[in-house]
Amino acid sequence: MAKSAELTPLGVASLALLAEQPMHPYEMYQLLMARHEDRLVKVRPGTLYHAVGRLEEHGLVEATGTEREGNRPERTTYRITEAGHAALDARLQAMLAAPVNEYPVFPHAIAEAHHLPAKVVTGLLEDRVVALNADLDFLIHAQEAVTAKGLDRKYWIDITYQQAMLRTEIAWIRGLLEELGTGQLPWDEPRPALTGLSNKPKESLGKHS
Amino acid sequence: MAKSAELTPLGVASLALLAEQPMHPYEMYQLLMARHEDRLVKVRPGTLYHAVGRLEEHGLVEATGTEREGNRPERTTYRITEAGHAALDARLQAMLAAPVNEYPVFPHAIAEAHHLPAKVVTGLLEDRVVALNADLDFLIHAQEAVTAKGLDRKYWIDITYQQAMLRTEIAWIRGLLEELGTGQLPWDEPRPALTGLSNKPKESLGKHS
DNA sequence: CAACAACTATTCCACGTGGAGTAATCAGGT
DNA sequence: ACCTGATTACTCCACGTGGAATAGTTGTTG
Repeated sequence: MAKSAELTPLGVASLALLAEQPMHPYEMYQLLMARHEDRLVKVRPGTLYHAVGRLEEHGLVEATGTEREGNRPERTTYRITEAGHAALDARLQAMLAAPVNEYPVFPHAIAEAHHLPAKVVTGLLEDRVVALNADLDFLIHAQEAVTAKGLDRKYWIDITYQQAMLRTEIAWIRGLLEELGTGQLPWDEPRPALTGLSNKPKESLGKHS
Repeated sequence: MAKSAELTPLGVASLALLAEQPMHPYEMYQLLMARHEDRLVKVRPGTLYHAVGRLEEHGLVEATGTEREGNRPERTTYRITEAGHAALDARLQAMLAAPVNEYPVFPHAIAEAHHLPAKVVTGLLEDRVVALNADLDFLIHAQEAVTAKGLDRKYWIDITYQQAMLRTEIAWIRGLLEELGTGQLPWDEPRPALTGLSNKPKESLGKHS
């Protein structure tokens, strides 16, 4: 059972699959792809085998046997254990309840954007808006497809979440572009020296993880 | 110069600092902390030294010398090179223009939330809303502090971005809670068999990275 | 003025990830 | 009947990260 070490995203996805049915790793891979879950979790064949191996080491899943078909490499089938069910539930609850800073790159990029001239920044942001709109269109089509199939809504609420977030990002960037265009947000002054240490200590408060 | 390998976030942050002034790694660490940049980039002392070492290997920075004070361990000061300036600009442009899927855990969590009973989910989401509101308050205070100091706005646009995203997430969760509360979004039916492979091939379109 | 905590400044190791590599088998065309 | 390319099913290695460990030095409190 080792010294814990938190369930990785792919670990959660694997456990969730095995909670439905026993499987061998490659079948998990196929299912994840067929369900387009690779839009939510990073799935790489190599990583998947490692992930399942780790689950086994921690006693969250166990091998039920290894059969082989023809001369193919043998496939090991796994099933979830009681401890596995418990770990999955616990991890899901934590993921839902506690927001964690995952350090997305875009905020960092705009925070450092002042290193570049305004003209360049506006061009790049226009490109981004185009790409984001394409993503949004894709999600809208996905929603149409899934409603058309009559699939129960609780299985795709994540699509509506991602749409909402995307729309907000697009709107925010459009606002910024507007302000840059009208010169309302000045850009071209040089950096004021080096906003250094030693001035304001300030409260070091609230940041999770 | 090696086989490229993309500039990591901490690499970007380090380069950006050295673009202002030559420094030794620990000074970078202090500056990043003093400016609260650890809210945008993951900063860990150990990782920072590795990051700077890699920058040096790639010729993006170079050591200007190693002085020591008293009996302290000696400090190596670095400065950015021409190649470093170029790499920084290129990376910043890519980060601004191209959205990439970074697989945040919350969408994954809500996509798997149907493994848990509705009662539990609502409780957890209420907790999350509380935490998100605390984060939002923090950002609002940060904005007040920084406007009060008269710091030029282009240095803190990321704060307004993060506020917008946070507000959207909170609003979306509140909407979901509403629907769960009124029973408008049904939850307690069992999973329909196993939405398996073999049905719809469908276009495998648009997903970046 | 002694003890102890916090800071300064860095090194080291274990772990997870991603990408490439391997090797067989099956499907489809010519 | 043969070649090509996709699919099945995994293994392996290099890299980046996080956390702990180290060790001297300055500041604080009783």
